[in-house]
Amino acid sequence: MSDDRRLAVLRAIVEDYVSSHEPVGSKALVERHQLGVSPATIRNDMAVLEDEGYITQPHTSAGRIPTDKGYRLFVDRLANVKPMTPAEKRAIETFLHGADDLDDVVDRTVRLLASLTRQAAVVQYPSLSRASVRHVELVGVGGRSALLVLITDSGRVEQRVLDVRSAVDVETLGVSLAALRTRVNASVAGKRLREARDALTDLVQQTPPADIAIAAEVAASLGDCLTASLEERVVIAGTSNLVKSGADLSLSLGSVLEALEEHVVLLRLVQELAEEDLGERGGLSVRIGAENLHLGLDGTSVVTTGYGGEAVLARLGVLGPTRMDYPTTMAAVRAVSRYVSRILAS
Amino acid sequence: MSDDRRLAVLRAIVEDYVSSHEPVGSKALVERHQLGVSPATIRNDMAVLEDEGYITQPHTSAGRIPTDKGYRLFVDRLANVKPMTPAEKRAIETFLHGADDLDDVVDRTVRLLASLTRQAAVVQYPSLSRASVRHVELVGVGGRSALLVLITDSGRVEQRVLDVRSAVDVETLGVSLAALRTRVNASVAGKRLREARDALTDLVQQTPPADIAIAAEVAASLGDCLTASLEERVVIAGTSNLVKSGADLSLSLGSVLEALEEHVVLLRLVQELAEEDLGERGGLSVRIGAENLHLGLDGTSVVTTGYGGEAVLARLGVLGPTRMDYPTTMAAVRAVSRYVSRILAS
DNA sequence: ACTTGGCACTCACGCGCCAGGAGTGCCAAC
DNA sequence: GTTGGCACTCCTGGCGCGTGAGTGCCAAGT
Repeated sequence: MSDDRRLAVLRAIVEDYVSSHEPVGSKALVERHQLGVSPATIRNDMAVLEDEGYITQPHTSAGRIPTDKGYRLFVDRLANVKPMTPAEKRAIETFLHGADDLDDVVDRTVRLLASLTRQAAVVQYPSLSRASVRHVELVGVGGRSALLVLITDSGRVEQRVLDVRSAVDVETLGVSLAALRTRVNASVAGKRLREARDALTDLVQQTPPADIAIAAEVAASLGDCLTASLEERVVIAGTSNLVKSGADLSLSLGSVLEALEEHVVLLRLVQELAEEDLGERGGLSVRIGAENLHLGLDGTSVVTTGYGGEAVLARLGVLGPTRMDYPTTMAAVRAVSRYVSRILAS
Repeated sequence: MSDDRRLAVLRAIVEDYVSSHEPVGSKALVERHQLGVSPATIRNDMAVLEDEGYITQPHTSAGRIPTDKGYRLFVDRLANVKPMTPAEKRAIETFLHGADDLDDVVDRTVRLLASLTRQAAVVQYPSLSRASVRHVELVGVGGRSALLVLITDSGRVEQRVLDVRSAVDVETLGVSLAALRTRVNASVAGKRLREARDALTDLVQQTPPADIAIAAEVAASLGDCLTASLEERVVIAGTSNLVKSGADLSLSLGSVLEALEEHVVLLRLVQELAEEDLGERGGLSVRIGAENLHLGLDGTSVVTTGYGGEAVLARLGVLGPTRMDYPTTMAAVRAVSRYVSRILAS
């Protein structure tokens, strides 16, 4: 029995099921694909495939549908990522063109991904664990409070308003802040966020006693900012695509939406995918169905890849029903990732 | 024929239908409510109510369900907003307690509203059309670019990175920026955002020729920030509640989710509600079913109110199926609005 | 003038039934 | 190892029917 043909059968089943959303039978298979054998032969192959757990039938005397394991094999060995058409490439460029802000880039990207794949899209904000401090600005506001602004070299800005009423005299506030700003910048600028946080404690200890109160205040807030910047963020779009994408998923649609709203869950998911992304398959990593341990996310597949250039800043991807069109989805994710990386590099 | 009783019947129908999600008949009505008359009498009243368009029957020989018009009458004349229980009040306080950032407050608020009402929640960011400029910060970064930060008195911060390579010499950059910062602040600080934007043109014209290039650059970016700050933003949560809330809505669930993702649509909706909010009904305004002109949002009702103190800063509210529990929903919206206003005032 | 009980009528709904058909598994033959 | 044939399973859709909830109307009562 030819092993190759069995794989071809599996591929055909996946393709047909993805496009029709209906269990596919042996007869339909030989009609739609050039397999060169009769339905009976296919039936034998299908029986083996079912034994091995790659396909299953919803009920006796129905066609077969792929299992998670079947999709996995398909993705790993059978799928060739479809290249984007020139029209699609142009669409990506025009959609992403003209974004100025980092927020704007992320926002456009997630929308683009959603509309390209007609699924739910996820974009993680550029991770700052590798980012460093570009500048810290400190300025008095209205005499009683001060504004602290942290800018990272990835373009992200974090700010805090701090109350300095009790910490320092109003008259000397401006002077103290200016001095402190210079010293803070000297201490943390250029450093990685984590290192910068550590450097803060030294800074306070070396501050003259007159300014120690306000220095402590500032250091606390800045530490806060640094920690907040290290925290990951995600944005999503295209949730409405999920309801259209099929009734089978809509059974658990509620829990899927719940999971998507719980950004913490999403972040963990994305990070897990980052860890298992070993660079094969062009940097794309795919989670299929029950491979997502999170409850409510079985029944969905997630396709992500890193973006942001050789030093991967963060991840983006899409989430949809397990019976998604993997080749097309993977192509879209990869293409968008590349364009976004190019934009961020400039 | 007693007019009062007909209204009582309508109220009973709305209440029963909201709690059971099933058409309600005359017999069930007299059993569950003390109306003091026989089912036959109720039937007469129901016939009249149907003639007048307040209720309808899905098909002959089924019970009645309220129409949009019926809900409208209910909300306007029959609903008494239920007070929150002490437990709920406590829940609100603990949930909102400890929020520092403005973002954090908004985020917590929208989640709170969603979980309290078990519907989709919408919170508009504090509108800045009434806000004024607190401070503008301008600082060179890395010699070739500068950071512009705008802080408003409502606590919102907007920033831009601008390229100043061509505009000024590297040596004089710091000096130019410092001077410019002082002049910009003198010109716009304390002004309303709109006025500040107008003041910018004068500023550039009065700039010494040596710095005019960079001044123009800064003015452009600042104008940008001011415009962006005037732009409204909304956040949503609890979309997963919509799918649970009933199959009748789930027919159009896709278009509802679409509308919710399109923040522009949401903003227009919220602003319309703001305009028709004349302060009666305790500041609550309600849009029922087809009163929402936007396609895909018929079948849903929106309950909003202003928040932020006597000078209303923005709106918040919830969106759900027309057959929502209006008294409870309205109470929750009002209660949350009050707590948030109190927090923002501090 | 309103209310009430009675009564006939209307449909949606659930159930059982049945034929049709798609698809399978198995077997014997090639 | 492949193929045609054949019996079997079981989902699907259509039909008919009884049931029950609910209505509208009418005539009688207050």
